[in-house]
Amino acid sequence: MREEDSNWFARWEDELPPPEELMPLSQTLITPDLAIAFDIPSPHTPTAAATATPTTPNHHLHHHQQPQQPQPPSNPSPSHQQQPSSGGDFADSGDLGSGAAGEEPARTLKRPRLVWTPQLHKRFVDAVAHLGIKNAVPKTIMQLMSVDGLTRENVASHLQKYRLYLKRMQGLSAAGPGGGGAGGGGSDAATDHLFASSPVPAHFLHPAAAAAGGRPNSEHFLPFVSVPAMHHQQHHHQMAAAAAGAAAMQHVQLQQQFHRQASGHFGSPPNGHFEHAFMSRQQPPPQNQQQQFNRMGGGVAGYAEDMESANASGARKVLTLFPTGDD
DNA sequence: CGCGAAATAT
DNA sequence: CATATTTCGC
Repeated sequence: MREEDSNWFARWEDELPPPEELMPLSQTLITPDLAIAFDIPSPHTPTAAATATPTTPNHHLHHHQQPQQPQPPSNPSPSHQQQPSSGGDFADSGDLGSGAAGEEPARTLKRPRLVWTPQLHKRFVDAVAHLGIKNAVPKTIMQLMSVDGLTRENVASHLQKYRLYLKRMQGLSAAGPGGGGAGGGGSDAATDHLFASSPVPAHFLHPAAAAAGGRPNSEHFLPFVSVPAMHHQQHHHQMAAAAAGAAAMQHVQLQQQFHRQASGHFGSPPNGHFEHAFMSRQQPPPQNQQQQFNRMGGGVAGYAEDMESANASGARKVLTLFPTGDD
């Protein structure tokens, strides 16, 4: 309990190389095995042809996530991620507004709902932090994140929410949250849970401080996390199967973010409250979580991200598993 | 053309 | 109902 704590933050923003320097931020996404486990069409995952094999999740592929070429900003070509049903898939959530069945996804495929998982948001926050509020514009953030499939729209939208969240928090942050969110407890409204999962750099609440420096923030990025930024496809039930398989292998605590999408699909409580059935309890928090996760990555090295929130928050949520705030 | 916020869809 | 997507305005 020394100033060390605040110091790390101070130096954090102190040794900030120009944004140009930290441009090469690349995080591919989804570890191959994981992707396969979830039947997620990985950017480079071959057609696997594994239409539906939840019972035998044989993942022997050692495909390393190669530096996926960040698609040019002006390249609206969804080259991956939203692969149409991989064969025997029911498109239960396919057309809701169009009203056309059996449409050919040709090229203009509607991008499925992007699921902003805490980790993905973490990256977002990091990118913004490194860029600085001033440079934190959708385009730059998007480029910095280098998340395949992520488009400016996505970032812009999220950025918007994020700003609102920051603003909201400023008004309520009198006692230094220190931990940023989790530790503070109570800084999370219903809409804030996602943001609460990610430590908010002090500068965000202190535009003046950042402005005083006049230089963008940047940092030697913390260890990244390979997080499957999976989109909402028609994998609903598949997801469950895949999850089960994954869990069978090693407790994969993939926060799939089963958001309210269930509203009209799975169990959709009329109240508005929901309860994720299967996965919600599938994760007893052992200390080996990370190890297991690491193993998952296989070839990928260096995973440690929840660690931050975990110890920073003090000792509340073990993992950044989304809202556990159910009864 | 890009960012910012609002409106709409899911 | 919340969240993400899309649209509108600057």
